[in-house]
Amino acid sequence: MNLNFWILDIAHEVKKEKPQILLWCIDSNNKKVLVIDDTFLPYFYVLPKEKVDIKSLTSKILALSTNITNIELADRKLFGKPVKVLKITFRDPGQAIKLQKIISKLEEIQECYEYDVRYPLRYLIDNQLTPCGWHQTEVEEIKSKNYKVDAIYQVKKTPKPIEEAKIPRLKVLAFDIKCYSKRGLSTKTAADPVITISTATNNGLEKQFIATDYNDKKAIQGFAKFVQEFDPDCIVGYESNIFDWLYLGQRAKNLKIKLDVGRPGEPHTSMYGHVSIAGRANIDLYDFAEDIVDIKVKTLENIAEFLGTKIKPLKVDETKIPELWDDKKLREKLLEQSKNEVKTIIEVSEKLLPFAIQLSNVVGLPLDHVGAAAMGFRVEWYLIRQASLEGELIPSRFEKQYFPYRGAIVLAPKPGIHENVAVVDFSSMYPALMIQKNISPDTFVSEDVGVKSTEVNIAPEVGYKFRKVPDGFYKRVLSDLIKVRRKIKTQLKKLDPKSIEYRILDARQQAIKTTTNAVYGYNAWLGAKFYFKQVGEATAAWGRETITKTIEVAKKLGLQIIYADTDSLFIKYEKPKVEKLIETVREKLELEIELKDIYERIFFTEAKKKYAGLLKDGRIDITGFEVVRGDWAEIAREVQEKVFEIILKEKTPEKAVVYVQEIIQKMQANQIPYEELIIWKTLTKSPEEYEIAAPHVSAAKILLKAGGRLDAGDKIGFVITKGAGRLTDRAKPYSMAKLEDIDTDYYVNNQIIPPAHRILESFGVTEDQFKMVKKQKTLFEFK
DNA sequence: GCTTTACTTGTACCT
DNA sequence: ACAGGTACAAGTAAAGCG
Repeated sequence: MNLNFWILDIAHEVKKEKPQILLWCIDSNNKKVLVIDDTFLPYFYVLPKEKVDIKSLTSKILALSTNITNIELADRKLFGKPVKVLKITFRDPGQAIKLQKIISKLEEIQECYEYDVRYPLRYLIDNQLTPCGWHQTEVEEIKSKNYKVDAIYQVKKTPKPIEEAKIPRLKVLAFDIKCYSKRGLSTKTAADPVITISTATNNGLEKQFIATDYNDKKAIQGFAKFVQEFDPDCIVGYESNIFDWLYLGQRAKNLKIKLDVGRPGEPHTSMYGHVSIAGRANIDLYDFAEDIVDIKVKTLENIAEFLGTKIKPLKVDETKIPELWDDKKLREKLLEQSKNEVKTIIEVSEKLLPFAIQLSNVVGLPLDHVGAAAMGFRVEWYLIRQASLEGELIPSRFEKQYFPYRGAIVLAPKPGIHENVAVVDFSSMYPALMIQKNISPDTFVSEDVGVKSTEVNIAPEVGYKFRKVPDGFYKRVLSDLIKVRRKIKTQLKKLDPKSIEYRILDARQQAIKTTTNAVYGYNAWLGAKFYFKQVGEATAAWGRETITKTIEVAKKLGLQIIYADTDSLFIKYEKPKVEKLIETVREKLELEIELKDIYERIFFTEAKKKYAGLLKDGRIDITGFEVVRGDWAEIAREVQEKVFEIILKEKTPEKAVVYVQEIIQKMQANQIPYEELIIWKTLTKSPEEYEIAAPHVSAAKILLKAGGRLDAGDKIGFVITKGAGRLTDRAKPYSMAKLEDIDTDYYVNNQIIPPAHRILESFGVTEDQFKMVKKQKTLFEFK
């Protein structure tokens, strides 16, 4: 029979020494099915040294392991150059690395390739199957009680992808645990009980599994049973990969119970630190929240607020949990909070899952992996897939020395207020240049190779040469990505922005955009398999040339340049001249440049990468300043924002000064809410590792001492309290201080005044003026 | 011995 | 764990001062 199926998850098993691919799928009738293919064997490539006798090498390798089933000569390419390699096919996917190590030791071997491409992903790539995509093949139903699905099929033919944009109806379950702990939680020992496991589903079910006082055995068992009953396709949580699953797993181990939540199977940590659950896509929404740069402190509450969920989560103070639990009257409150939290997680998942699904499908990483994989790995998997299809050998990852190179140009802005300013910028400048100049590892011509200058593009400043023909790897990949995205954008125009189709396609074009834009950076990343520094250097050099030429054109047209950064240009807006500029650039540089914004009024200090502008619609757009920085107290940001508003909308610096004075007075009178005084800073390593003393580090150390759970990457919220000595010694975790403890002088002098003064100093305001009490109406003169 | 300056470390931002 | 370019705070060591 023929089966259409959508791939949710992929795994493999070895049965009686025979590996088989397990595709966990949803069919067109929304049945959960398992599709098994046992015809595919793992393999990798071996590049022999020159002049090595292939026949004798083959028998030599064959003798090394009984695991090897076949060795054959294969034609592949290495940076575009054809090479003959040996394809080593073997039985046990788990032996790949070990096998590679043995073979590498042979003196006839130059190098081994692709031994680190995991077996299930290898299967997907070789057969052009995509996670979160539809496929079709001929299958035969088989009976087995080993898997919890509606049907199990054995493939008769290798599956093929089919065009179908629809996403099956997925059953989603959100969960969250709360633990009883007075001294901090360790996911390694999990000494304290889980007091509640809350769940909510995307079809409105809500269930809580509550410990009987301090015994969580039944709660955990109940939860696992419920997961099996509800049988979700996706399990979502918030920080669930780094906490909830690990803690539950450890509790289950301690209690000697099974945490069977898969189809079937227990959760286990896998690639990129994600927790894998057989047959389901386990997704930690925190991974996707991390990519939202507008949210500075990535709590669930902040994410929910940003995404505009209906339910407003009640903040749970983790340190208060034991108190609430110990008092049976207060337990209800805790349970209510937890229930609220999972309902929020479900709502957040509704907003984030469409993007996750599209990202998975675009880059080719399984849905449960893709969020946990950093940007570099997402791009890499996309490139691996494309390169493999073209017969290109995937370079191995190896350690490289850091070698910084010159990047983009940033002009010093013209400080002050400017009226009527246009911003023009290049659309995807680096990808466009890589395509135009055919910049790629396989088109690179090394110095010792003689070529006619007409055959190559030569990068300015750095002098690297790239062949004009044939099209390089990056040109092919990037043109394809851009073409597909353009097609989606045209389709989008015909759709209702509220429709499901629109949301799916829009999420898809976003996924393509981020991938496209990250290719340049990926290539120059030390960890990249495809690392090729000349490509990055040359692209940046051509970028500098491009913006420089554009500035020249603008100047020749008589346009006044106010600021420029990398691929954007701020100019005094004169419609005909700007139109001419865009046209000239299009013709002469053959690059797309567009009018992005027109500011009615825009303000610059002397600093680069900072400006605040008033748009035609009345919106104020602030870039780079403290307002948009997460490491300033809210009061500081609020004051600066208000100052910008007064300056840009009313053009009355004196009014701004009065406003700042008022805030300072409030601050001194302890009238600013405590929450607005919290400063958040990221801990980039564990506190002991710091070389220097810093406020957020000392606050973190206090938290740790009190039994807090802290990891590198955590945001520390602290306040500066009264007293003598360094700030560092007066920084306290915000949960351990009160408004009365606050050092108001610090907040006035170090938080409120500097950001306000940075703006107002260009109007002649001095720092002292902020602290003057309102004695007379005019404190100073303006021109 | 105190203040000023120069430098280092650390964080977050921009394109 | 995508790149380089940039601003700025806080701590600290060195330099300047009398």
